[in-house]
Amino acid sequence: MDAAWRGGVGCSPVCLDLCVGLSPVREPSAARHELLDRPAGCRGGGDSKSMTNDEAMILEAKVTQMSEENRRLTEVIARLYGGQIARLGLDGSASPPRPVSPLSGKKRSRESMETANSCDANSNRHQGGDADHAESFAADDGTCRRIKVSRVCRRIDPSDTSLVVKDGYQWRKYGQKVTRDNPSPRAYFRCAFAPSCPVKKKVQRSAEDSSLLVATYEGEHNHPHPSPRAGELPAAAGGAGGSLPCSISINSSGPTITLDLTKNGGAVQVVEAAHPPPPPDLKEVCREVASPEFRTALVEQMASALTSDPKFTGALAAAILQKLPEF
DNA sequence: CGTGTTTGACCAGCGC
DNA sequence: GCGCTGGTCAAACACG
Ligand SMILES: [Zn+2]
Repeated sequence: MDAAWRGGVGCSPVCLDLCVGLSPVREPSAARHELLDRPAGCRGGGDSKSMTNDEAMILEAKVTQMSEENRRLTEVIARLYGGQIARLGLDGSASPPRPVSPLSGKKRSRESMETANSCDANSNRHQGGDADHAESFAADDGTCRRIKVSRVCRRIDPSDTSLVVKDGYQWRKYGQKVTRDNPSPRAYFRCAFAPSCPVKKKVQRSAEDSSLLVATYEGEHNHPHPSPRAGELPAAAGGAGGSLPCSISINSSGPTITLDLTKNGGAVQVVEAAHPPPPPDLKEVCREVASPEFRTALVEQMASALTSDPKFTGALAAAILQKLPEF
């Protein structure tokens, strides 16, 4: 099941960023700017100031390449999100109104199932727990019931000590604990609709990156998204990106892109009452992902993530020094 | 005064 | 059996 989410991508979501405007052959971002920055009138063809055939060919090639990139991006996102929808559907249809709380007593076995199911996320956890978004389903022993377990990372202000991940839902904190492998405390939250809603979440800063908040969700909400507040939109974690529900982080296991599909824009949420569960429009998501704004934000966030990664900057410095023997 | 948060105590599973 | 650990409970507290 997790294979569909991660392994199925073949080269993992990392492929995504490798395909995004970082082609060593050409400069898609430059091409993009060329296209974007040029006033609409200049694109019409009537203005052929100095547009030679060669230029046209080059531009065309660039456009083709961009289209190809867009297509791949869209495919990846659709595949990722498609799997999610499939599972949501599966759960939504099969799960009883109350997914039940197997928590009393059976916790260990449940957790061992979780780790077995999400080996990727697990390995990430062992290396610092920076998987931006991982999901797994823990089966309650005996029954075929499944508990959705997902992990989401958010970048926050390191000075922000409140372990709050704004996701639109209302949470009630019921505990906080300092864990062994992480100096920062872990906060335990229950859905404000408990006990009718069994969802819980654990929030803890990443041991390696204190500006990274790792939220682990257990279970699924069995109620509509509660009164979303427009002022609390999940600001794209990387800082750049505005309304784009995307964050990027890099860890020892490689860069990961999170498209936070549990988030909705304020405008969409008015309609949301008619569609209780959070999943936004797939087409909308794909369109947004393929949009120049998204790509710009993506590149910016990748650059930001890269430059904030000491390993990368170190390696970069070493590479530069190699090219400059006189230094 | 009602509601939500904080925090120490308690419990259960696991390894030795 | 004992100690360690993660998870939960509930009394105390803070805040509106
Ligand atoms: Zn809920």
